[in-house]
Formats: sequence, structure tokens, C-alpha cells
Amino acid sequence: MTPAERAAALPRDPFLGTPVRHVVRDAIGRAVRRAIASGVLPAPDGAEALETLIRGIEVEVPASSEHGDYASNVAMKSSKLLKRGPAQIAAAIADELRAEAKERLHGGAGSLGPIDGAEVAGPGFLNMRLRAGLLADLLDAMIAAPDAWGHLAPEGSAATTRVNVEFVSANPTGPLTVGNARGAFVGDLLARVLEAAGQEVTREYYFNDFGEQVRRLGESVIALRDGREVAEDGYKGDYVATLAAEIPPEVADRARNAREAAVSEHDKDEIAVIGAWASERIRVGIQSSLAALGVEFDVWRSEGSLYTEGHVERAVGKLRAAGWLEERDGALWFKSTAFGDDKDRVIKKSTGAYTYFGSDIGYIEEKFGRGFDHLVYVWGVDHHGTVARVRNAGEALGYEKSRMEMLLVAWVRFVRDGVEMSMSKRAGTFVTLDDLLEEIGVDSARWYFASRSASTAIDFDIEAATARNSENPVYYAQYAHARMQSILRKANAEGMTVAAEIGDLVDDLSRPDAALARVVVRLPEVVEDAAAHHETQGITTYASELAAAFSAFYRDAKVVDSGAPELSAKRLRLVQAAATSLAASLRLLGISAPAEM
RNA sequence: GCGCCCGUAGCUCAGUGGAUAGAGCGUUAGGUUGCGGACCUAAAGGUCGUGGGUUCGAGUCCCGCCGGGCGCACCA
Repeated sequence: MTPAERAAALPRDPFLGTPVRHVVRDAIGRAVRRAIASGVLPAPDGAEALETLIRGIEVEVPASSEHGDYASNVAMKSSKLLKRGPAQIAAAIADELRAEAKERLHGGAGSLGPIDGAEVAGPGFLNMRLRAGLLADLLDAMIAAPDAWGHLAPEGSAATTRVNVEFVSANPTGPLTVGNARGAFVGDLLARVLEAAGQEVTREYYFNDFGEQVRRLGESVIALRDGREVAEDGYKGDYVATLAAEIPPEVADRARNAREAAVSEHDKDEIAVIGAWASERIRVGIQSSLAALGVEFDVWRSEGSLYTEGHVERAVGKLRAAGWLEERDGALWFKSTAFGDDKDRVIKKSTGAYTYFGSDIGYIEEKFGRGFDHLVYVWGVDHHGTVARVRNAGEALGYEKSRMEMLLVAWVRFVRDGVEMSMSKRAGTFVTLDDLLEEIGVDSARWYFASRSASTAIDFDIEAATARNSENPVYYAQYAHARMQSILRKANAEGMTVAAEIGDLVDDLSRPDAALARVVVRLPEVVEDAAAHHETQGITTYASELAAAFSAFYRDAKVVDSGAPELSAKRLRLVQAAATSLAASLRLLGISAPAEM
């Protein structure tokens, strides 16, 4: 499936895909306008100021439910502009919110508003209660279209944003190690979140298919084939010996017959032929390792293709025409300092060979040439020094800096029995990604990385991640889901039916049903935040909260109760909604939502 | 030396400038004649590295300092 097909195939629903807080925000905006129109609040100087104020209205779910379902700091924020105290502004807005709710209730026509009650608290917070019927409508709608839940609907007629996420991009000179794991998960999780938020995402892997590292690999394989020792700077892992033993006859023939006058870098001598063969074998292995993690790429782009297809040359021509290049000391320099960099950067060495940076420039041109609105690079923190020059080059090529974003992923120290495990591909002392996953499981690993900010260095405690018990939060969320399904199964076996509508089940705040429903309905906001900040911790936090909310509900409310069939039927519907939301949040993370454990 | 990232509970980590700084694990004390105890309830545990500043309000923004990581190539 292409990225465009995938984006189109994700079911979306305008009602389910709109975070409730947007609806609340709009209601506050209307209230502010009414209060100003009626003269209760003064008009700010200039119409533009009012629009800015309304656009900037912030609505959040307060930490404590005593503060209502939603709260806004709009009164404190606009105090200066409106020249009134926060409490006075908040009171005026609350009045208008109540007035609107009342008018709608008695107006008959049109939809009901989102707010049922509003009050002023603390230094000027506006605390609001959701109209209970809105919750019931949402819960009913998500059960009718469970696959659309968690996917945001586009606002207005905005065109779909096309994003390229390049990640992993480890050179195929050895199997992926645990060191590559974080980048793989972070990139994939970001891609999933952006897709859920309504963007079209291409997952891309960039790799070296020629050059120094591939030659070293070739030399190492040949050395072992010939019974010699691998050179000091060669590759020494066990996989090299495997490759040496498995060189197919036709590759060996081609290697023997390779000539300096060959047509491409890949067959100019024996080392190049063997190196190219070995690295392609490794690349295929990497592809299947990643697939086992649930990470699949749309595009595998080789560095060499950027030259054979003329992208590098084209980009260089463009930079030259714009005056951003300079010959100096026999090399070709990009005037990066003109864009604020510390120093200018070489793109073509005096030997005539391009640098890696030269390839990067061609790649920028190639990517934007494919029509992306936004490029995301998921890099290790050790690459932070190259961020500025690549974005500068992009700007010099005519693309705004804001369209290129580098997400730097911090180090992971893998610790076993309190001792850090050393990782060196050359020395052959590393733990492969395959080994790690076999030990701890994909779900557990995904949760581990999803729940931590990519920019923070972390210690990965292998024992803790391996534990298949309550020490591991992923099982807590999965367990809650299994329990929900178990309840639904049991009810079904006893011949109980699920109610056709939630009705007033979630209206009474003193009942356990109301608290659970309010968590269930929050997922779209969580997705929106995750996409906006390019972070996934919010989703794991949400899944944990939902699981905890369900546990509390389960303790306080009897769902399957033959003595109260009507209440049971409604609660079964609520459980169904909770399961839908929990499954959707796990699906977003690429984690399974088992029906039984 | 210069630049970037980080410093939050015993441990591992959350925390779009907002209300009493949270979660899991660990520790302590309890809970199942009820739909899955891989569960639940409660308690103890914090000078948010440190000193200033910005403002109605700072863990969050700005500056200095301390501590840790990374980067400063005609390497890849």
C-alpha cells in the first residue's frame, strides 16, 4: 500500500475525529464575542487583537475533577487586553456560556451546545461541565464506528499534509543492534501518530551502498573466505564468517572478473563486488528484523542512486546558480556561514569525490521533488552537529527551514545485572535487535520507548523490561483490555444484550460510570497533542489512565447483573466503548490488544 | 575553549507558563462468599542540581554557576 492509499484507507469521522476541547474552545470564543457585543466586556483596541485573543484560547482537562471537565485560563490571559480583572472577565464569559446553553435548550432547532455549567474559580479559571448528552453521543458514535476512533478529522478544507519520515538509516554493514532500536521505534511511532492525526506519511530508510564502510565489509568477508585474519579496522562479528561461507558461485565469478574499468562503483574490483553483495544481503536481513518489530518502510533509498539519477548534480547546479558555492583550495564549499553556521562546509573534496554532506544536499532536492510538505529526520544525538548545515542547505535550495525538522534521539544505555553492555559493531561485541526482541517481546519494547521522551537519555534495564508481570506497565494496559473483553464474553454467554444507546448512564457524576466515560472520550485530544509535539508518552500515559479508570469502575460497578438487566445493558455498552478506546490507543503504538492473556 | 542536549521521589521516568509537581517499580499497612488478584485501597517518600531575573503565576521562559552526555573533518 502506498502512503497515499494508507492515508485514504484510515477511516475518519468528523464528529469522532474532533477533540471535544475544540468544541469547548469555540463555545468560549462565541461567549467572548457576545460579552463584548453586549457591552459587558470592553472591546479591545483593534479588531485584530480580538481575533488573536480568540484564536489563542486554551482549554485543558484539569488535574482534579472538582475543577470540572474542562478549564480555561482565557480570563487571566486576556486581563491586560480587556483592562478588567480576571475574575470579572471569567464571570462575564460564564454568564454568556450559560445563556447560550439555555437558549439552545429552549430554541428547539439546531444542535445543543457542549457546555452545561460554567463557574469561576481560583485566580480566574473558568471551569466548565460538559453537557452529559454530548458524552453519550460520542460514546454511541464510537461504538458505531470503532475503526475511526483515535483518528483526527481534517479541519475545514485543509489539504492533507505530506510528510517524509526518514529513520534508522543504519549502514548495512552488520545486523541492527539494540542501539538502533530506539530510532526504529521512535520513527515508527511518530509515523503512526502523524497518520492518526490526518497526515500522509512516507517511511523512508536511507543507506550507503558504496564507499569506505562497504569496502571494509568486502575486505573482511574476503579475508575470512581466504582463511586470513580480519584487518584491524575491519568487521569481526560472527555474521561476517557466515557471509564468507555463503558467497554464491556467480558472485564469486563476477568478483574474479571485476575490472578497474567497470561501469559502476559496485563492480570495479573484487572487494567492491563482494562488499556490494554482502551489504545487500545484510540490508535484506535488516528489513526482516524491522518487519518483526512492526516497522515497515515505504522507500529504501541508496546513496548511490542520488548520483546515478542526477539529484546531487542538480542540487549543486541550483546552489551554484544562486551563488551559494565557492571553489577554495581545490574543493567545493557551501557557504553555510551565510545562514548562521559556524563555518562553511565542503561538499566536494579536492580529490573530486563528494562528501556525505554532498549526498545530503542531493537528497533534500530529491525529497522535496517528490512533493513533500515536511521532512523529518530521526537522528542520533551524535548527529546534532550536522543539523544546522543540512537545514541551511535546504534553505539555500529554496525550502523554508521550518519544513525540515531533525528529531534527535538520545542514547540508551543497555544495562544487565547493573552492568552496562558495550556495543561495537566492528569489534563484534554487540547484542542484536533480534536477540533483544526475542528476550523481551515487541509489545514490551514498544511501550518502553513510547513512554519516554526521545530527547532524554535512558537506562534500559533488560531485567525490568523482560518481566512479564506487574512491574511492566504494558501488561497492565493489556490486562485491562483482556478483562473488558472477558466481561463482554461472559455477558454474551449469559444471553445478555448490549444496550442500543448509553442514554443517561454517564450523567450522574456520583456514579462510577461518569468517571470512566470521561476518560474514554479523551483519546482524540491525546492524539492531537502527540502529533503536535512529536512525542508519544502521552499515549502510553493515556492507556495507563484508561486502564486504571476501568479498574476503579470494575471495583465499584457490577456490570453483568441479571438482577438489573437494563443497567447491565448500558454498562456493557460503556465497557464496549472503553475497550474500543483502549484498543485504539494500543493500536496507535503498534502494541497488541489481546482479548485473553 | 565554543555549541547543542540533559539534571524532578530510593530506582526508572512523565509533567503544551496555571490550581495541592505525578505514574510505575520498590517499601509499609490492609483488601477476594463479585463479571479475570497480571487486581484494588491507603501511607511514607520532593530545597524540581544551584543562584539570580522576567510576571498576576516558573519544574517549564532568560542569564550565571555546578554536574553528566554529545558534537566541533576536504570522516562516514
